Amino acid sequence: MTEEKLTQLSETIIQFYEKLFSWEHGIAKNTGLSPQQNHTIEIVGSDGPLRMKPLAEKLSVTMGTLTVMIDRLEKTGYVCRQKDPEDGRGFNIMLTDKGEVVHKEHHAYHLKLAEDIISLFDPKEASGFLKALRKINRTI
Amino acid sequence: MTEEKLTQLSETIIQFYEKLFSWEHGIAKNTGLSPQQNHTIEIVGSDGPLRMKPLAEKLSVTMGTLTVMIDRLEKTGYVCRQKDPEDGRGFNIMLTDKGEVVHKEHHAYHLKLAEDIISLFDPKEASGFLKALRKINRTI
DNA sequence: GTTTATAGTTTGATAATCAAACTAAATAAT
DNA sequence: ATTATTTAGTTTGATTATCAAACTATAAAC
Repeated sequence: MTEEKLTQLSETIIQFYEKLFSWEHGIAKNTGLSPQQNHTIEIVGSDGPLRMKPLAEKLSVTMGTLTVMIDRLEKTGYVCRQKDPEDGRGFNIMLTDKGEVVHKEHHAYHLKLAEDIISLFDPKEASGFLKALRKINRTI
Repeated sequence: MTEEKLTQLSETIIQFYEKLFSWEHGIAKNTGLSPQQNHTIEIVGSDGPLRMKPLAEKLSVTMGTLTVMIDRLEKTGYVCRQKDPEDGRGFNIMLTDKGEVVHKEHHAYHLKLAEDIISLFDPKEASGFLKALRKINRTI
């Protein structure tokens, strides 16, 4: 593939990322939670109960930062720390019922977005796109 | 398309976004600039000279926040404010030579990423994916 | 010419972030 | 088995990011 095509793909990916970025911030604005708080709830909700360390990595923040984020989300009732019986040092972060509600709402927005996207394609194209994106996710 | 497929697409898009998010933060870590500062340089570099207001919108921050961000980037020499001769109130934000260097480096990383992605597909698949992503960008 | 709208800044307060020092539990070494 | 080391998370102290609201200066409308 030519250098020109490569540049085009790069620009297109950047643009897609920018659009999702703006979209996420727009959604967050209606929730009363910060984008990072929404992001945290999204990850905990999708990936299930999670330890502090991998959660910090996914959010690209330090453990110290995450501690105060989780403190706040716990105080406001969206997540809870559940002591790990196997390992007295750590615990799992999980959503409370209140957190689940927020997550489900957010998820509904994502489904709507996926619906808007899928409506642009015929079934075969849609399957091809999904397959391609999955392949990309496995390697990057 | 079935509800199940829709969910799969949604999850795949989220995962793609998460991976790009982590990737961007990883890249930023090596630059000495914050992710938002990198993001700003990226946007100014890609979209050319830009007024404060549209730049603030793209970054999803208020004008007040952007003022201090640009103050700092100007003080450290990555961008400059260029007075608009047409309109005495506003000005364009543009990259300095130093800012261009950072942008070009960042761009090289993006090209490398695009290369890694394109190598997963044969030319026809690659074109199909690029076309699909462009179509999505036009509508979301 | 006076009012109104637009572009950006400043201010005051709160929240986010990091690095480094710290606590407590688990694992390894001897 | 006791001690040393690693691992998981927290705290502290300082800096940066962020917002809403008040403010300044220019442009446009009337």
